[in-house]
Amino acid sequence: MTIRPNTRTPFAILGVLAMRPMSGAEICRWLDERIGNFWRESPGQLYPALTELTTRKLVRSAPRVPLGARGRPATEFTITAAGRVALRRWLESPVASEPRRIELLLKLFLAAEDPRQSLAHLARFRAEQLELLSHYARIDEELAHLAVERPAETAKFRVTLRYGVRVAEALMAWTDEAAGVLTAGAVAELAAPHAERR
Amino acid sequence: MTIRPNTRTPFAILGVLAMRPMSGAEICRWLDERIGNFWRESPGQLYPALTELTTRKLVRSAPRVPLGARGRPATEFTITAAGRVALRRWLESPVASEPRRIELLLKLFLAAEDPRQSLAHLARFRAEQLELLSHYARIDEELAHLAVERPAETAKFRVTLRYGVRVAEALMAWTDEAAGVLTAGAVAELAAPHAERR
DNA sequence: TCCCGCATGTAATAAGTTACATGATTCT
DNA sequence: AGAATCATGTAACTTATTACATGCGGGA
Repeated sequence: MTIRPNTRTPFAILGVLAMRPMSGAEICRWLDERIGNFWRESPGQLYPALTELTTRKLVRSAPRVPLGARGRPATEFTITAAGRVALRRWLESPVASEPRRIELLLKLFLAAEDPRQSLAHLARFRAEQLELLSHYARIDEELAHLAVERPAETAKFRVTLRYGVRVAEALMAWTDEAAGVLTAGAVAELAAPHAERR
Repeated sequence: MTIRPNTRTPFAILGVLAMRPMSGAEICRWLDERIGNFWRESPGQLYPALTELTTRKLVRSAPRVPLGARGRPATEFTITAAGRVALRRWLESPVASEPRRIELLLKLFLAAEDPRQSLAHLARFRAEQLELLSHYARIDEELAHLAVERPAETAKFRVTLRYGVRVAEALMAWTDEAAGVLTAGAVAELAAPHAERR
């Protein structure tokens, strides 16, 4: 079931369908709403992947009954036994380390001689992290409610949420540190202009 | 100088050439060796971008003199005044927030019912972060030497390095926390099998 | 002369997003 | 019947990597 060597879309789909059968649009929404913080699929990937999975018999499709309230009737996709096997194998396989390309660092590095710009970038970035943290806090509150009735499901949400929180907190701390270093450089520059660019 | 709407390759090139003229291969090596932790370019992007930049007169090219020791003679690219303007404008523009797709979290989330796999993923991930940290520590030592003669250049390296350190440390801490949560779930599962999936 | 080694360039492939086109049902 | 609504499908484009092809100087 190596569809294309490295795309993870089909496995994300299998993973969602392993919980319950869904239509394509439902998978899309489910990802967005539940784990949109770290995984999404666009329709342009999702639907071709679904037909591919169907021809490979890793899922099977059937018109949804009963029909929804309005609109075109949905086709519901259900994971097959073979699909579960493929999913399990993928889940076992080691996580590919993702290449890191961090535009913020590139800009800071290249603009280091002009601290004003760098500080502006840092301020924007810090605000983003702060926003993320409050977003995570809202999710965490919802999780507190869920925890009462479904503790196991809550745990896995919380684990992924904590990842985001830890990273955002670390980045905020880094932002402050970086701003300090860059302004210190600027102060040194004022005291002895161009001294280090001789 | 909007080459393609969103590619940052030409600007990375301009940024490197703003320091000193280089050949394509030198740019590639410079990125790899100096800031490979957060930015790289592949030849398949680099060379087309260089010709594009040349036709737009943001850089100019000339055969390198004197020739290198062996091999095909290099063409040296030099940033133009227009190139510096374009670079400055890009450096000012806000950093695009990058989409987050974190395979590790997807796997943990989907495999949460099977903590053995999740713990294995976490262990591997932790080892990677540890490896990264020791890599960063080595770079930091080199920076300590550089700091004596070129403090300003050292500062910008250190800022980017600290980003990596902070994130890696946060992720290691998260890893331990996550392992705890997932094993706790496994223990609960042992005590009351399937209780929460009713 | 020929081939070694490096610089440069390019074709094939991958993975993904955006925006639009198409279908099929219910509501007015 | 036609409009509204939602699901599905697809074409065009973007960004990037990999692996190979080509060019060109010096040394064996």
